[in-house]
Amino acid sequence: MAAAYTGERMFSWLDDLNPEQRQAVEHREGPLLIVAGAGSGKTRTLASRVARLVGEGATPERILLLTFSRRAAREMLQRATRLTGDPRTSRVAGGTFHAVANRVLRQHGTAVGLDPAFTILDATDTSELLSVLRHDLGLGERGRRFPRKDTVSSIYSRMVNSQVPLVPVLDRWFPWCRHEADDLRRVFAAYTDRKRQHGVLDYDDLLLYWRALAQSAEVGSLLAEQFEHVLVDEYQDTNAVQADILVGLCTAAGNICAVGDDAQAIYGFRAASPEHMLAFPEHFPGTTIVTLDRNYRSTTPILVAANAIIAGAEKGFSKQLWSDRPGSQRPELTACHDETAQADLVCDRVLEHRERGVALRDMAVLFRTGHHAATVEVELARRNIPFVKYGGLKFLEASHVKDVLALLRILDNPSDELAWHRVLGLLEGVGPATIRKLLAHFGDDPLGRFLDPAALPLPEASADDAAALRAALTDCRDVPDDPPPAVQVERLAIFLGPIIDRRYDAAAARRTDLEELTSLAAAFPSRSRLLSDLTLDPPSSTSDLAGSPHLDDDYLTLSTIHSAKGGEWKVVHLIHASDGNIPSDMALSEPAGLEEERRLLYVALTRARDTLYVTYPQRYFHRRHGLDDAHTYGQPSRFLTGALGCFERSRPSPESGFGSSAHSTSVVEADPVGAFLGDLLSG
DNA sequence: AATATCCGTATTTTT
DNA sequence: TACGGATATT
Repeated sequence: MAAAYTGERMFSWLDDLNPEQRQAVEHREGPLLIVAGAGSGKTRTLASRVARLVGEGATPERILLLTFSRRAAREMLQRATRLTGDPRTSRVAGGTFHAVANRVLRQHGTAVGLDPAFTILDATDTSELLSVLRHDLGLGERGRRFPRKDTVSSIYSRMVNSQVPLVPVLDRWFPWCRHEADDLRRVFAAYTDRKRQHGVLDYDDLLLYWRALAQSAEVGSLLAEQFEHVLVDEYQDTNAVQADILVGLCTAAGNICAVGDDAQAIYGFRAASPEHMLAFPEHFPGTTIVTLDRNYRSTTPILVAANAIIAGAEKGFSKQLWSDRPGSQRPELTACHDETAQADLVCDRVLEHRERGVALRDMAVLFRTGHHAATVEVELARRNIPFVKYGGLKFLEASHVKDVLALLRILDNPSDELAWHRVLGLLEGVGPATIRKLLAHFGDDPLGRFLDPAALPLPEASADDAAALRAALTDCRDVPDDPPPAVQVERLAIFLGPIIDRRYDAAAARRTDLEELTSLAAAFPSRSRLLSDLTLDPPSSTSDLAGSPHLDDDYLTLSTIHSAKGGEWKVVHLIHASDGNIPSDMALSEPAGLEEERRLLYVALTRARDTLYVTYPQRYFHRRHGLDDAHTYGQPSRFLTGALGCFERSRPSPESGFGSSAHSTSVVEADPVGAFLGDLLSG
């Protein structure tokens, strides 16, 4: 085995590459930008490039591969390892910007005044902390309508990641909060202070500190030298801070290689912008650009439709995808009677393809938002069709799961006041005022003070709970080493059991979740790894949660379009392709939002290899369980109406699906003209 | 001071 | 509709 990567295999990374891909793999000196259209063999090209670097003697540890998700990094490195046949290839440093930042900061954080034992706040924690601060500062009282916590959090993140000052951020994206600029500034200042005091970082801080490190005089050059080669995937979805980090990291060597497709930029809401990709040649002088526009994935009719959709966009790097896969079928656009009929139709088609020999694994149902899948999920379950849903999953945001994580965080970083806040609030008879007293009492040694029962300012009612908590925390600590993470979770779950029963509904389901969390924890070597990995790379699908035994089984994929990025399936069903969903009504406040929705549709369509079905319900019912059937009419996405010629139009037979007969009694026609047009367009 | 209740409103995508 | 947040009650 060890000798396998000599001789002929040496060049295997050039096998099966077209001339442009080959150029990208072999390019040597200076920055390289690969403009890679959908399905153009981007992953193969990047993996081959890594393989070539390792094969030619580069030290794997000194190659940095930044990807959009951990899964993408893993797949790419597996592929590269297969190409080199050299197991050392898997030692390439890979992961998301945030995950790499976490690693770098644990190692070098002290150079920018950071305690390397920091814990990481997820989006919910961040909002929570902002909410506490807002209250502390006495805002939002006396009927004042100060922006709510999630809005405050969005404003902050937008400001940081786009590097635009507060006032212009408010003007452009949050005009209704404009007059609150001064108080927002106070909240943000307090927020920054508080985080620093308690050794916690939010997602944005990870990037900010990494950038500070990359730009610092002492450590910066050290970091730049650490990585001989830097490869970045999905460059169109980078934000300004990430672009800065790369500039800091790559000045000296210039060995940066970025891959992206500006037509697939869909993370504007996270302050990512394809602008950074367009500006790449200016950031990195001497850039060579290679364009991959040959599509290996889809049939020509599918590409024609996708190209027609994206043709309306203002372009950066122009490219027209082409394929030599002819294909006789145009994608099919179907107006369904309502959501139920749509779910029925999707299931019918899935079963039909399966009977013709297409595995469920080779099919996917895509949608704009998580809840769009609900009706389909019900119907799939009813027909016993196994599926896994990606995106829109909120396992870690469920309050009982957050309770466990807060307990772990206390053990990991006892000065994490936010975690204490949550945990203490669980105790019977303890509310905001008692918590404040306790935190004041804690001083420099919160855990020590809490574990010492004497002199704790606790009310009588909390005595039992407090004792149980003390026991649970003690159980999780041992000399010389703490018990394994799974054991800790198990013990904490015992403490939480009665509290869950008392405080939350659906207690049984929640207890099951904790069991899943326990088996999930078994995969981690330490508590701190469990915590940071879970926050930086949360389970992205129902199957990522432990306890799902069907990994070998055949199952259908359900996914948000965002989570489907990079994926491909033989048969793709895009559902809810109606105006208001794609584009989402909420994206319409500014023109850039609309364009992003167009690209979102483009991403969805280009996931399909052989067969593409697009559906939308014509009627949306307002109250699913109401006595009347008040509804509004859906029209096809405005992006589709300009490209109808690229689609086969069909309408399912009226008998299929429920509610298709005319039993409407008290119909509310919110948009009669639209309904009229909708009927014309679908007839 | 903690908890129960009521009212109004926003409502997506994810590291 | 579900959730966040303020007010009323114990």
